[in-house]
Amino acid sequence: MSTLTPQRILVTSALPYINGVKHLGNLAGSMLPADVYSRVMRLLGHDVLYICATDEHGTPAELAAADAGLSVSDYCDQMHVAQAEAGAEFKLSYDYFGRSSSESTQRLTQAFALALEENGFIEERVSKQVYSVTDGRYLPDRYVEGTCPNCGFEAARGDQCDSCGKLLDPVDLIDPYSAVSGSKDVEIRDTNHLYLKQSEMSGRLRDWVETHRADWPALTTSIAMKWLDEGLRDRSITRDLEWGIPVVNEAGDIRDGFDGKVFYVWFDAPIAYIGATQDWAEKNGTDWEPYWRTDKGADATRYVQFMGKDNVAFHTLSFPTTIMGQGTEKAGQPWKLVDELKAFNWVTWYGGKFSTSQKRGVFMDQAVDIAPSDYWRWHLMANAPESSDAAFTWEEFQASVNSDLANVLGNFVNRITSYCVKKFDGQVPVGGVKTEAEIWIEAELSERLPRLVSYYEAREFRKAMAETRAIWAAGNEYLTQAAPWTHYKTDVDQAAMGVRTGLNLVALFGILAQPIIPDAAERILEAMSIPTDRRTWKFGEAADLVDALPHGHPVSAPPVLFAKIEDDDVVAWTERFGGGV
RNA sequence: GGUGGGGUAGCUCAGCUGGUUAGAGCGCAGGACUCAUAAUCCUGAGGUCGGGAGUUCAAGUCUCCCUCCCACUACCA
Repeated sequence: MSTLTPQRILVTSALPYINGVKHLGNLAGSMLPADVYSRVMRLLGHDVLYICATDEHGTPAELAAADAGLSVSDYCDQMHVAQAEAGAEFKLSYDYFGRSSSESTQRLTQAFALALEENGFIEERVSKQVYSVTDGRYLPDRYVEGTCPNCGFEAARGDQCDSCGKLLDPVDLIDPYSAVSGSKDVEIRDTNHLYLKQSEMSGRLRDWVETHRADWPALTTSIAMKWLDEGLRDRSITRDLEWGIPVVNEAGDIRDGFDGKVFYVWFDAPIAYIGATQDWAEKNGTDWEPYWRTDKGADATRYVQFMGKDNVAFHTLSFPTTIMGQGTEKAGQPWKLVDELKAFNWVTWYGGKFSTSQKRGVFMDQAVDIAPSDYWRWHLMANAPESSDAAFTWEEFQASVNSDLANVLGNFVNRITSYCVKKFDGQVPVGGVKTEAEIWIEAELSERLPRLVSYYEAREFRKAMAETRAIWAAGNEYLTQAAPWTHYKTDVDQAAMGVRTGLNLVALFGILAQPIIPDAAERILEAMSIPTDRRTWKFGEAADLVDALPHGHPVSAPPVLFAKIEDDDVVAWTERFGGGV
């Protein structure tokens, strides 16, 4: 059914910020769909490299470290491990989970900046910035607070007033103070920074985005075009911070006047995709160039990015400027641009925002404490925020787990395997003739399996989940039609036909479940004694699929695959996590 | 304020370039079955497609106005 040419595919998901274990919204909008997509592509026979990393620079990291009483470096070490563990608990199949603080990313970032400057895309300028004397640091706009000149709200942030919503400049605030220390000893200072001249890249960016109008989601192109239409402004790519990548000159020394300055986190974070690829290659003794250098094979690589909608501008404009700016007409350092970009909206908490400070929402480490990762993976993918924000509620979570996983899939596996064990000694039985029921299920599979694959290839996750569920449900319907328990009373051979077909469906369902619910899939395939090399998505004719297991092949009935979520659980979780606020 | 995304059955969502009685899952009601995690299968009830106006033989689908939610708005990331 699938006659795809194997392809080299690079998958990245937006880098989770180091500032704490991520909540379900972060997971659902980038890492999880990237993982499911990677798994599907691997099963289809493609050569997939899934790269992710922690994004470790910036002011929040410094502040969080200070809060924790740790050096930034130690804090990042700890949080990187915590995030890696949380990812592992969720069975995220990164080929490499790197760090934006790695040496490779540092080297690349500095080299990219030097090349950009050489090619005329970087310029040094002086700007005004709030400096807190007490804190001994420059403050990003949002870390300056004061009284709103518009409405008089006393805790307005420097970038926007939370009360009246008006956009502000920190210099407009009345009685400004540092949000870090509360100190009023703040002043405006001149500071020099490097600016990325995105404005000069507008034409090329626009042409490039235009070529993807057809294959990128509207959410992606519309955000990119909006920025282009408004006119791209040059963007400062350095900050007055200690923690980050130092700005150097050709000789590798700190650039004149850039003591105490580092690259802006958004300049180096996407470069960490490349740095992490290099680290992966080094660790595995292989080459990174075929993924990133178009002069070394990357033209044949398909690069797919996953991210939340807030990241789209950086991935369609800023980072591409960095990449395009490496190779001008004269000097060519041809780097790979993204081919396909999937952006997600937000998962909301009962329609509102996830909030750490108000303890609203569930974080990855807590989630796996209260329910198996498969449950979350299924629910978040089946309700992926693809066309608009999607509300998470405990009731929906319970409903999709109990109905889809426990009742439709789990019960199917259980009913047919335990019947086989009871009546046919736990062996795939022989005998019987094909009836309308078998013809029907074959037709269902012939229609649904290619459709499922095409949904995955189009990265339409909700539809892929719905199709998967429909295939599982078709198994139950088949059993109703075939009714082997009825035949068993008069014609054991015909009962064997139903059981045999049912068992083959169990194996197929396990194979289909692998990318979404890897743990349960493993248990199913283990119970069915399916060897690893027979678990790929090389679907043949449906007629062969439903009789693929060798006759006499041993199968066992796995213990209950999905324990149901009880109403009491929902009550307890709602209490603990404050749902339904 | 600007820009973009969204407002479709009780709930979560599908509905491509406008075309017969608007779809799915959950939930609900009735029936069937008994192999199974009181599971499964079938049938059914439920919607003036946020509001208004317009274009058209025909609009959930196009245009305009209004309204509500969300995101971004360039120094949070």
